[in-house]
Amino acid sequence: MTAIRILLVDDHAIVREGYRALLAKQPDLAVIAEAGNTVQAYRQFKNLQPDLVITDISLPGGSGLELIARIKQHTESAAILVFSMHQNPGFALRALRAGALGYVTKSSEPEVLLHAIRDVYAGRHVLSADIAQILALEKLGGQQLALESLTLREFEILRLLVAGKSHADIAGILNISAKTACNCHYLIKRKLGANSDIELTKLAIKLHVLELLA
Amino acid sequence: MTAIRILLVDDHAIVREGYRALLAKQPDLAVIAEAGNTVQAYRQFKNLQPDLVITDISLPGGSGLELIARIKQHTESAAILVFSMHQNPGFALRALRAGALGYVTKSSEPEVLLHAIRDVYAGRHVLSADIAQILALEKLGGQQLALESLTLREFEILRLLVAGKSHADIAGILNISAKTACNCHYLIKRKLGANSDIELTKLAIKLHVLELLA
DNA sequence: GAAACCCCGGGCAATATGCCCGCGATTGCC
DNA sequence: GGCAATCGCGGGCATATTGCCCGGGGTTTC
Repeated sequence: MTAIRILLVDDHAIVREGYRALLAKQPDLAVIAEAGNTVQAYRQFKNLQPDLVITDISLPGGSGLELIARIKQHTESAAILVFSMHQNPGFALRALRAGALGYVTKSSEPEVLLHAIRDVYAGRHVLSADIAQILALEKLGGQQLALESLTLREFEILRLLVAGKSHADIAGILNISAKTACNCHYLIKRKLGANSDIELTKLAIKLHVLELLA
Repeated sequence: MTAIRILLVDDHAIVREGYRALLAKQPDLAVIAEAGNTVQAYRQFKNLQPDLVITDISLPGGSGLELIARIKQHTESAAILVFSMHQNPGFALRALRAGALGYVTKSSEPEVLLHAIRDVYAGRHVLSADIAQILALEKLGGQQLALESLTLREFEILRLLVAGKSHADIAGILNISAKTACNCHYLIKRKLGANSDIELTKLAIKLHVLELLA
């Protein structure tokens, strides 16, 4: 049996070092190349046609998601495993949607990674347990849809809220009672699944309701 | 000459693997122990009295900052090098203030890390170039000052808050009462001049306490 | 005209908050 | 040593805010 030929992509040298050390112990796995950014990575992929690509999400020179898409576009059958430190399920979803077969967080044990490599090579989907759990908890359909479930008024109030206005301010601006603004605030949080104003704010930013500049 | 005896602290097994692989090539450096959380780390430190500790900031079982403080309290002369993925200069500042001698980001080249290890062992301060630059720029920008008025504990709680934790969650994580977390929350808002959690969250993002994905 | 939405706000109990206090442990400074 | 300052911790308490449900009046749509 020939070893699985692997291309490593990660911008942290220390992490690549870790991969090499770990994978060197596996006779059926062979690291044939490494890359620290997307440009290098894509070039290596085209030249070497590895059996499997392990990549991080955050990479200099463009996101890992883009890299995945480009690779899949070039070789539809490419096996890609994402190994990221992000526990954010949004990344996982997007990575899988972009064409990755697996997504494993860096806090996973080495054995999990090794399993994932072999699973992905065999064409099976892999999702680390922590992410799976978070995803499962997140409502079906995701938040983008939730935003659309807001009524116009609610959306308006959300904007004012995240702009820093108090209920009283909003009451004044919209000529309604502060209690209405408060109720609306509550409904918005419920619809978006935010447990606190902090979560609400982060959501608002992620959903591009609020642009943070300056 | 005897080798520098090093204690590695990082919650990612793959990163520890990387360290070991990298440091094994250096005859003057010897990894004598590893830890994946603060409790383990502190115990190892007490038992082994290593010459140098390399640690991450985000660790399960309490922050790396606390670990640094505890270690310094136990052994004033301990040499501690922080090797973190956070480019946030707030972390660097706080780590140095807590007693670390060096702060290097994980995106640094291995040689930088090796140099840092030897510098810190020799009692010299080390700050990676990228952090130094950001720090310098922020000094000019102001505002960062308010953040610095936060105590270590407050900063820690702020991080947890903006990560979406409730007072009860924080109480559990830090082993304090929810009321204390609540009081701290209040003090943080007052110190930073935030009138609401929404403003607090936006501030946290602007001050790079909280990183939002793009 | 009925059903299904909005938007508006009252009501009320449960919680959280703002704010102040004091305790014990450090730390620093004379 | 001793005194002041600071920090982390949390109790107390009045007040404000919240979660949650309600109903009414106004539309649109079938």
